[in-house]
Amino acid sequence: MPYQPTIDALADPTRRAILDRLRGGAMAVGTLAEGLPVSRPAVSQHLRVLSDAGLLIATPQGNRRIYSIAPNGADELRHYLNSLWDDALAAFEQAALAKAIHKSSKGNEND
Amino acid sequence: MPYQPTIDALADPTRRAILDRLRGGAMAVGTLAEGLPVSRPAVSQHLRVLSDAGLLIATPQGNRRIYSIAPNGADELRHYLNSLWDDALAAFEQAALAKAIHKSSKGNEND
DNA sequence: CTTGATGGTAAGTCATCACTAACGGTAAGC
DNA sequence: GCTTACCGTTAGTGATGACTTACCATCAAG
Repeated sequence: MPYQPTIDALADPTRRAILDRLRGGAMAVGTLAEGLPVSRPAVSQHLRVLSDAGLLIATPQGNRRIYSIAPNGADELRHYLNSLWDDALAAFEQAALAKAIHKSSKGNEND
Repeated sequence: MPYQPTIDALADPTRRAILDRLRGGAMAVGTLAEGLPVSRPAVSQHLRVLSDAGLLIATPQGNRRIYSIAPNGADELRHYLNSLWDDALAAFEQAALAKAIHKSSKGNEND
């Protein structure tokens, strides 16, 4: 399950708020923490989780660290979700088709 | 955050194992629990979470209940992930472009 | 009606995680 | 060198959730 850290990282609302704040571009930790309802250490811990999951890239700039979203960080998770629901949709359509054939062979049994 | 229950439901490995077992088509609870390393009540609780999140559809058949994957259950979450990483990719490319312009205007300052 | 099978529910335990407070380490300004 | 600002880390606490055991409700078969 290579995307387990990815989905664990994305499951937390505060971490998704961090990602949403980084939508438009990179940002330093202090600036990031100002717009969030938790303390700066909490943000640091979330940044750690997001970085370990491969969702963020840290760029040291002098004393500060600029974080930005990794462009391909969620690729495996997105691929998994797409393939899972592709299969589910196929199974759904096949079941509907089988039911229709079943009913027609029985000649509108309970319609 | 309308997809919070969705991602909470998907974050658990056992629940994803349930979904993977339902990939090919619908299944009853007992059959489902036979292939999983947890007890049947645990499976029932997971089915409750998945159903509440809109990821599963329950179809009562006599004494048993057949569960199948909801074809559009993860649409909102997938849309969110796609839009977030679309924005991130755009910001990434814009940052790379800005950096290139900066370097060319400075004339290979530190290359 | 009784029996057996299927499956959801309640209570309780244990592990995990998000958070704050306190501390340590590093770079810039005087 | 000293101070200030920025940021990661540690320790400790409180809350959430996944699991099992035991129990209860429902439907089919005899």
